Amino acid sequence: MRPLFHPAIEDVSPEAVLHALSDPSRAAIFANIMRAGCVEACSALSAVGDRVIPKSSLSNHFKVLREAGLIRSERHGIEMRNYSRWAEVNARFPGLLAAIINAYASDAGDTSRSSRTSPPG
Amino acid sequence: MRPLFHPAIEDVSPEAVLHALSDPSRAAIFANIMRAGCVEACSALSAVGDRVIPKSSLSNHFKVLREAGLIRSERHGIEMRNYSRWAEVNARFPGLLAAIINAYASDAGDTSRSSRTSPPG
DNA sequence: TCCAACAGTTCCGAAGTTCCGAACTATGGG
DNA sequence: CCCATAGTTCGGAACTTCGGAACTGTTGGA
Repeated sequence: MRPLFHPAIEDVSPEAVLHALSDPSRAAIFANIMRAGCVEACSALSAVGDRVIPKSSLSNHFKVLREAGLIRSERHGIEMRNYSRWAEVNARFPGLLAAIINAYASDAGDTSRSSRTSPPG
Repeated sequence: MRPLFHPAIEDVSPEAVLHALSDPSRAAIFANIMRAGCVEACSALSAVGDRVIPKSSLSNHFKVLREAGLIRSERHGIEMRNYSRWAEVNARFPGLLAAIINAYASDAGDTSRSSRTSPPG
């Protein structure tokens, strides 16, 4: 398999980054990679939580993250290792990734939305 | 026309915000509203710059921004005024909007991408 | 009241994107 | 070579986006 395409950091665009992270599954996968430093694609299946993602979709999610410049993928033997490009992206767009990951984290821990299923106890 | 739908701030989700701003036209419109404090929809036609946007698309862009919780639209006589909900959104997702607007601004002023048309002088 | 001009919205078909199961390719072990 | 594992590509259904034409709502003039 020929080497996967990774954009140079100066070709990483804000729209691609925002588009990639505007999908909660992809944001969760990316947050996981950031936390762990590195993650194998198949182990990310469980990482997204409740929702089971078919591997074709997962492959596509990794591709979108990779082509947005958010992760670097390396084949190691039989499996793919995915590393976050946090430092590079953060140097290019200071504070962007942290703010996004934070926004998702605070949203997940939020119980005050009006669409809640049951009223407060 | 009945009042337009605006989500409560606690119902504003990171994915909707990122999706709304992952379109460069919408990001430009929003950046404009932030700068000016308030903008009329039709005057935003020129605001996006080079590209002329048909009014049906423009109307849709404003709708996406409004339903993502980024702007508040009010009808004043014949025209619509659009205000940024920056303070509210910033309280909910600290630093997010500033980082995004900054990212687009630094990207626009960037001359180092490899897809440039001419080499450095 | 009727009409024209203007500001935005809605409708709807064409074009593009996303989703995911099935088939495929690449790597490693026996 | 054959099988198992890890991931990619294909292709069709479902969804989204774009934009022109027609529409609604508001103002001002006669």
